[in-house]
Amino acid sequence: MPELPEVEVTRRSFAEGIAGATVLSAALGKPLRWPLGCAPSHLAGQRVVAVRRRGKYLLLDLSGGLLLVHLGMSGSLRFAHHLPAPGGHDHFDLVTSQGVLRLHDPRRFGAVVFTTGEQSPLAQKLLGGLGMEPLSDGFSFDAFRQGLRATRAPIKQVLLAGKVVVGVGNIYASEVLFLAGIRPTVPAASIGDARLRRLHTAIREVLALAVERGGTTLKDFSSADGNPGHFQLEARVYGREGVPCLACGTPIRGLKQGQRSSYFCPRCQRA
DNA sequence: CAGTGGGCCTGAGTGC
DNA sequence: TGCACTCAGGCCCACT
Repeated sequence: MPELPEVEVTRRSFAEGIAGATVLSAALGKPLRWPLGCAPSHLAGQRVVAVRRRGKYLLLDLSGGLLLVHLGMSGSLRFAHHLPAPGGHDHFDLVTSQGVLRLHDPRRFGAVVFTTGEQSPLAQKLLGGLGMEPLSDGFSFDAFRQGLRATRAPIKQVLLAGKVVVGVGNIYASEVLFLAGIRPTVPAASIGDARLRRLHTAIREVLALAVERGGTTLKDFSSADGNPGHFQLEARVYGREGVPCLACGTPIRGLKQGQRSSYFCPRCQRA
């Protein structure tokens, strides 16, 4: 479900509320993608220092380690003083002195992992290979171009892989390529500077706007305080196969790249 | 080593 | 109404 904006909006919706809280207990439901990595009781007594984000991972800095949370395809978090008894798809509860943080995840591609810290082998395995943060100053045009020049793969797959830049999921990948006039199948290394600049700008602007709107193009997102996304960012190409392009009227085309669907306008995205 | 495809899991939607 | 099938917003890992 979540791409970078949804994860960031989720983070903002509970980071202040949980900061400074003491963990009272933790409870697991069905197995998630990976084991927690410690007994749930090990979390009790630890203080929640801060909540950060890296790519689509949420990083809860605890006084005794780091709790990594990933929402996978279908995960969502709620944070509230009182939550009802866990339902069938609620698979992790972190009960704190300031409220309960609950992971709801029907498909269970999500994960909650405790490690000793960001430098631990496990944290490095999960976070070490991640690319640049698209909303940070480090995401310069030059660094972006350098990253794309170093691969032979099609641009869509390079964006999704997250090794050059993180947070661009399957929907936003199609959208930013449309805005930049780039066909998803072209080799990343072959894109000229003019289009590359448009792509760099589109990534920053689209993601920043989505975060700012508290929302998303997604259908069923709500943040940890229960507020829904605003649906301000309607998809221009994603999911619109056969529908006339909003810019030129040409029917949008769909295709599969690496088991994932891509959409593009054959006229607006010629190269 | 870079690049590709399989698989994890459940629910919603479609076609017969 | 029921069944079989396809597809879905992510990402690790085995394989080529």
